[in-house]
Amino acid sequence: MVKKRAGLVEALKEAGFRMTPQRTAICEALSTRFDHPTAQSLYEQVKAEYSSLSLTTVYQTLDTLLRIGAITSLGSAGDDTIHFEVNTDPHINLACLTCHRICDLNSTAIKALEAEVQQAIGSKVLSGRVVYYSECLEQSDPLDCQFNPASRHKEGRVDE
Amino acid sequence: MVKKRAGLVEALKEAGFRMTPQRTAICEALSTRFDHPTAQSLYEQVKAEYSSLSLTTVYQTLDTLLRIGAITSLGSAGDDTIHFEVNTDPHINLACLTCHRICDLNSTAIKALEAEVQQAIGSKVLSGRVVYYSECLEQSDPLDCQFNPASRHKEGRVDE
DNA sequence: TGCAAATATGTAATGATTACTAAGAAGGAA
DNA sequence: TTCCTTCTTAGTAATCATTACATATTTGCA
Repeated sequence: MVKKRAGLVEALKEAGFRMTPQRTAICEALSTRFDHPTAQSLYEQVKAEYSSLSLTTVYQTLDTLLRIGAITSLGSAGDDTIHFEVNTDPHINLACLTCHRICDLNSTAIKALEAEVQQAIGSKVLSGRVVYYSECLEQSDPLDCQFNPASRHKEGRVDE
Repeated sequence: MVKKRAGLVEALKEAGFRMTPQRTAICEALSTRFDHPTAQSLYEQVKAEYSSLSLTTVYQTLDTLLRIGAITSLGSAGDDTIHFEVNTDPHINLACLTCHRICDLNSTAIKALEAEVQQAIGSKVLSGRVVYYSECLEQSDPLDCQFNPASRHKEGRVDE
């Protein structure tokens, strides 16, 4: 079962941004993907429908979504490329330095962690990234993503 | 009082790497700085003593230290530049997206967090980054680094 | 419908990081 | 100590993700 998150388009509207077909398509792509895509990866996906789409538009849209806090940036997964996070529930991210995939790990301790941050700097926290790096062994695939039932797809491998 | 961490040179030796004056100087610089320097920042610092030092050498040494796990990478602090972490004790990092400084925050919850990661993927964790982003107000300077008594120095502002 | 402001596109620049190669130095063996 | 192999450094050139910019297009409201 593929759970679909929502709210990216709504968040843009609420923040007063205009809706365009490109933004809608990018938001749609983001909300239906449960890996942690890069700009290039999103571009290739949405470009399939919108052949006129520009990579710059993808970067701009991602930047806009970042600024309103609808998504966050996880940084590199060993591939010198920024991976984005759509799941804003507090959780741990596990990144494989070999295949550059990132998966989510539910955590109870992270609530306490964020409470510590809040206490330290008040309400001024804008975003956070909690990422642990490892190597996923091909056999056992310990980084198998709980959100992606077919995590062996090549989706996450955009920039080897 | 400036606390000095140690072990970078020793870690390199134990891992079988040769010691050079450049490496020693870079390790020394790393172990006496309590901000979270970038390659460029380290280069400028060590270059003052070693005028022949190459930026490439700094990158290579940092990469070597990363590979043996003596330091970790925290990624960008809003400046599209990699900041490195010498303090390997588990802790939270607070990054200011305005001045691009990063400071350490002691945490008790992070022990539980790492335990969760260990349980999820066993002993294959290579490194981790726990960074929360904020803006430090000039007046109160909530990100004032606990390690750096004079955190208003410009040391951390290498790449505005 | 018309208009002002926001957005998309495409290309050119930026800049951190890496690749590559020749020269130099470390460290063990004799 | 001296030699020799291997690792390391330095310098420059390349890479490539991301950003800047200028122009054309579109959105959303009056």
